[in-house]
Amino acid sequence: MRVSRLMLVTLRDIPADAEIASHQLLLRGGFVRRVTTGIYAYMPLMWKVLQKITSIIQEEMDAKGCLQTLLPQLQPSELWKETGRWQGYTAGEGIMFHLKDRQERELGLGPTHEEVITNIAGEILRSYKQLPVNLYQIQTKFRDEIRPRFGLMRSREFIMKDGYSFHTNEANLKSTYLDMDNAYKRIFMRCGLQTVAVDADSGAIGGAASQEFMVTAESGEDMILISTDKKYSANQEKAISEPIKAKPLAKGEPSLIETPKQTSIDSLCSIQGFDSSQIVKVLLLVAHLENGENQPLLISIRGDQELNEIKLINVFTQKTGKNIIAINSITNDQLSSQGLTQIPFGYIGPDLNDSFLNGAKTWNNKFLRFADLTAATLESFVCGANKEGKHLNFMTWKHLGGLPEKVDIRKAKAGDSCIHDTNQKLEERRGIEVGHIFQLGRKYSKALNATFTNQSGIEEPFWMGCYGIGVSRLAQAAVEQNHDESGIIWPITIAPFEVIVVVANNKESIQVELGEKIYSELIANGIDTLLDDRAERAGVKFKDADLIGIPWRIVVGRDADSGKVELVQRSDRTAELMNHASAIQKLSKEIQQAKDLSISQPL
RNA sequence: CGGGGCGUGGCGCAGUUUGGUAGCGCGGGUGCUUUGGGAGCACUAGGUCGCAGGUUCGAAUCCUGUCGCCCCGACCA
Repeated sequence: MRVSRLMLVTLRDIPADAEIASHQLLLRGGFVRRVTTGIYAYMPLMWKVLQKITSIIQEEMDAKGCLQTLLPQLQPSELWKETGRWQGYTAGEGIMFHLKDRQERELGLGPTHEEVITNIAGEILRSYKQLPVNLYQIQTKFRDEIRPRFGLMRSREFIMKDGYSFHTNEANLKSTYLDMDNAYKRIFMRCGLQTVAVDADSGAIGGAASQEFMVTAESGEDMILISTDKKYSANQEKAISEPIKAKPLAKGEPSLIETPKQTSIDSLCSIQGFDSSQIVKVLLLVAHLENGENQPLLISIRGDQELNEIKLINVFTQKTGKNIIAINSITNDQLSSQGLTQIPFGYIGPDLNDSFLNGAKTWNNKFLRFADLTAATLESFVCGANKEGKHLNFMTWKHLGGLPEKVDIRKAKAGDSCIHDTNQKLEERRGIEVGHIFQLGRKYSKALNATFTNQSGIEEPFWMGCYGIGVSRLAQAAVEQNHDESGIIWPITIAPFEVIVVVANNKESIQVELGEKIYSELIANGIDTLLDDRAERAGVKFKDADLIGIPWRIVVGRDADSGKVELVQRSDRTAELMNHASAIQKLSKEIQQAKDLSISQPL
């Protein structure tokens, strides 16, 4: 390709609405154009990158015997109602774009494809003899994100590879899951990305085990925790740990203490001389359920710990069998609108009486009470007295009328000891989630009645797995991990072009001729080459080549009359003056080696 | 959804406080010079100042409404 024909428009100024480096560089290099919030056009250079990523994914999927398909983006609400996800995905802060057609039929724009694929699989796969099957597609997905941001990182329309596997039993699912784990590691490595695999919450997709693949980067939206020995790594949403030990409270009889205006853990500690681990704090929340109920929650947790809302939601669903759409903390405004009396926030104790909720308009009138293990295991502690300006000292669960249900709903954090080895500490990193694999189990096959006949002639639902890669997000994550002050440094395997031939002065016919010759020879050697033939000054071409991040550059300039060119590597700027034939030879060799390495490298 | 900020040629911005009918840099076009790290000079095209009302002799500027975009937050009071 010739740069003069490439529709390349680069920007010198940083676009005002881009925050992180990768987003700025993709805009400046003309890779993407924003069409509206969270919706982008992929320009030709970007499309080439996406195609290269796609090919790598296809090669690795095909190597594992997967089958590629293309499923519809528009999906009928009926299927989603069968799995019970229509409500959750459309109501409240649901992320599914949905609409009605001219016949008033409800349709959703697919944010994911479990329903469609399971339904089809259920119709086609009748016998255990047809299993296992592993299907995938590379498709545009739609999610009406609460807050789209950072360009392709969290957009509302994006490209995703999603795969779904069907099995006769759990063991077979697990073996495919390991296969996919392996394939995913190869894919990310071949794309030139450094990733960490972490234990993850399976969220709205559901299912048992799940693992995320994170590109480590400062701008990542996820917090991940990694043990010092690297044996344990998890998304903070999921992470478990051994909390630091509480400082024991001195012995004493339960007593009321005056704590005027000490409504926060901090002020209570600094004025009364307590350690935050000696306090039980109480959070008042209300869970909005899929079935329309509003369930008030009273959560007790140790003062130095934080609530992990994801864990809470999971515990809730597990204990009640009901699904939560949203959880909010309770405010005095909400109490008023429920027709309830105000309560002294900052002084709430774990024994706040259910009678407090009597007469609530739309809330259930009984608290669901949970105590995090950190609070539950305290022998003696300080807590609110449910009276303005008063706390209770030397309190025990017995004095409070008993212990609520003990659960782990605490946020693990950096500095905590690990469960697998208490000598190991957790460290914090930020990550960009580029892949996620799940053992779904039989959730969807049961809901959609997708069954096969087993060896004994009995019908049973499939065991399923599901495997996703954010293709467009991965492309931007690659930029986030590979750039410098001058621009992008694409890993060669996914670079839009492998080499750019820059003719320094296109008025010098010797340079032009040599440039053209090298250009055609590189193409003949199967190298993806760009020729900068524009009537621009050399400086402009160098700046653009750096910005768009082509890994290799051949400069045809002042030494062209002696057949010499400069071979420059984008990543470290190393330059070498050499005969043009040797440059071509060296490039062919280097590029082939880089590709071979990415394919053959052991994990 | 809550809070904050911003909408002025393709891009980045000034002008708004104190109303007088729009300006700078980059980019585009033409010509001359220049030619290895975003060139210089000259000429030139391009904006009903997001949109709709209102106030006023007069509105980018003041008022009201509306739309769009960006950032932060949506758990410890």
